[in-house]
Amino acid sequence: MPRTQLTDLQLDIVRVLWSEGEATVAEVRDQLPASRDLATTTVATVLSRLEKQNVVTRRLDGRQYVYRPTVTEHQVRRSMVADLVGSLFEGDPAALVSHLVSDAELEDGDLERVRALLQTDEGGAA
Amino acid sequence: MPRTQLTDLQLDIVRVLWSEGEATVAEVRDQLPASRDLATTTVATVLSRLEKQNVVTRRLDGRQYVYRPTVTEHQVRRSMVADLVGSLFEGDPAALVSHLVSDAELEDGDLERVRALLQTDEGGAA
DNA sequence: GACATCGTTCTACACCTGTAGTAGCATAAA
DNA sequence: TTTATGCTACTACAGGTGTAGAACGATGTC
Repeated sequence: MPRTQLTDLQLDIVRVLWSEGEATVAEVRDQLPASRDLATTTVATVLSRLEKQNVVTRRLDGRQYVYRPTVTEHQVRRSMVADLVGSLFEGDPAALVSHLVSDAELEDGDLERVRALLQTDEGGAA
Repeated sequence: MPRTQLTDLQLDIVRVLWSEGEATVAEVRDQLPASRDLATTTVATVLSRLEKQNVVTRRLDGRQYVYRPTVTEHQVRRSMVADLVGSLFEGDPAALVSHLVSDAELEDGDLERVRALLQTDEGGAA
């Protein structure tokens, strides 16, 4: 199985793939956040490393590779959140929520939204 | 200001300092989770790096150093959670809660606890 | 056909982390 | 006083990441 702990740069790159479905090195480079002014080779390097780690696959199209993610944003979120919960909240996700709520990380509007969420979910999570 | 993004090992080490208030290298090593069977020098190395990064301070006591954390668990949680929210949930903490709720990361019991939390917090977060 | 381009792979390098051995100094023990 | 111990600092090394230049092959252009 692929690594699903991604760094910020890796995330930015894979995010492009998520939104495009698939993309070449040049396309990825062009669609990275403007704040990332990276050389094409840099993007290529990161992409091949990600391929080695099975985070993305690639297929040859003419003379260039087209990259495609092998993990969904969902999976990455799940795994990274789980990891954080594991290392910071003794594996207790409710403790994370508690932290968010009692720490003013959530503003009033957010609280409303969360309440609504819980309402919708009243029947119990899947 | 100190780094507040800590790795797992760094967390385990600082956690000892949190629970002890302060501790020597040997004490830290002895109180690490049993799964971490590290050489004293390893712990010493990590601690000096953490000192360089202002995560801990130390004072000389006789011929040994006593280390003390300069950040609270609270601060670390805050900063690390904020970071995760920033990189995975576009900075929206409610999106993280939504993820937790709709993703069965929270079990029924957890949901109850979260609801209770929100109840308590009815008046609006600090 | 010669030259500029594009795209890929290789190589490189700095920096961080995990991990620990070795050396050196100070102190306690014999 | 010689020796063993304890503790620190230095050095080292592998593996990951961010970053990119150089080399090389294919292709498009005059």
